[in-house]
Amino acid sequence: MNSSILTIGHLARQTGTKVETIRFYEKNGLLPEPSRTEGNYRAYEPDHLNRLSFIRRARDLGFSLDQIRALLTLSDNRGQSCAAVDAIASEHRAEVEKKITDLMALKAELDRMIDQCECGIVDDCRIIETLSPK
Amino acid sequence: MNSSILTIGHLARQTGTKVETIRFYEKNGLLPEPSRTEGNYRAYEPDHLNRLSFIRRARDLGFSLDQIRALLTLSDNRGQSCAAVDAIASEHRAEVEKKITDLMALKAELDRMIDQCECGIVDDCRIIETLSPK
DNA sequence: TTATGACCCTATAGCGTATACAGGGTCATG
DNA sequence: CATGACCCTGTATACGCTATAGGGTCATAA
Repeated sequence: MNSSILTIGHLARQTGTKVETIRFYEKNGLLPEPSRTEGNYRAYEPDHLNRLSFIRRARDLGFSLDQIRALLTLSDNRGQSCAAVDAIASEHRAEVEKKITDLMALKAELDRMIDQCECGIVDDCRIIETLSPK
Repeated sequence: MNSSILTIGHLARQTGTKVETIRFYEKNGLLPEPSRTEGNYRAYEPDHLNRLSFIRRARDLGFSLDQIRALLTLSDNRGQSCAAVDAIASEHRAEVEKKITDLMALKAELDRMIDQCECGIVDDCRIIETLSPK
């Protein structure tokens, strides 16, 4: 057997991914189906490892699987303009910015609510009161 | 028929909730099962409306359904200490704070990545390069 | 009176991103 | 040749809904 051939477990350990997640990526078209050994084990090649590393990095940066699929396709066509790549990344950044803004507004509301609580009995609780209809 | 009896559609309109969501809350033990009319329609009383409003407010503040279930139970025992209420709210606030911190770190990384992009061809793209394994 | 259309019912499947488990097969090591 | 680590497929679960199919009920208008 070729020494550069990897089992799914190797791929998992080398990328910090669970085995089930790798199979999930395959089923969802992010990772190409590898060839199989005689015993029907998946036999990965270095390219698979690179691709999975790419996916994991992009996931760590919060890209969706759809976005990653698009990024992978783009990175496979290395002569094309990278404007499309920039568009995906910028769109994602805008989503992240929006989430931050929303969560900061939320936190401000929670702060207001919690700071009012004097921790007596529920009947006087400002938190419950804030949540209850007028 | 009692004029204070409400159909599921009334409840939906008055709380800005979809009908399916109300049935979902019932199935998941957040909203008690109402009695039924002869035609098997759900017949809600004002208490249901109050409870649903509470749930929606709490959802708007990002509480999980589990947390809301707990908050509802606490608010039904109005003589008890509200320390438990405070604990749930504080725990949630801490989660929100962590999310904000994480997202801000993420945004900083995205900023770095995107700012490097000179939008030439993919082969030179710093975004793809950042994502690719060394 | 009947026909229309708005509303309601149940049951089931789907979204996204995995994770877990059951029930089995394969492989290297002692 | 037995053990245990690893692999396989298929299915179920998590969260918080949303959507759809296929039907029943009810109020209003002609």
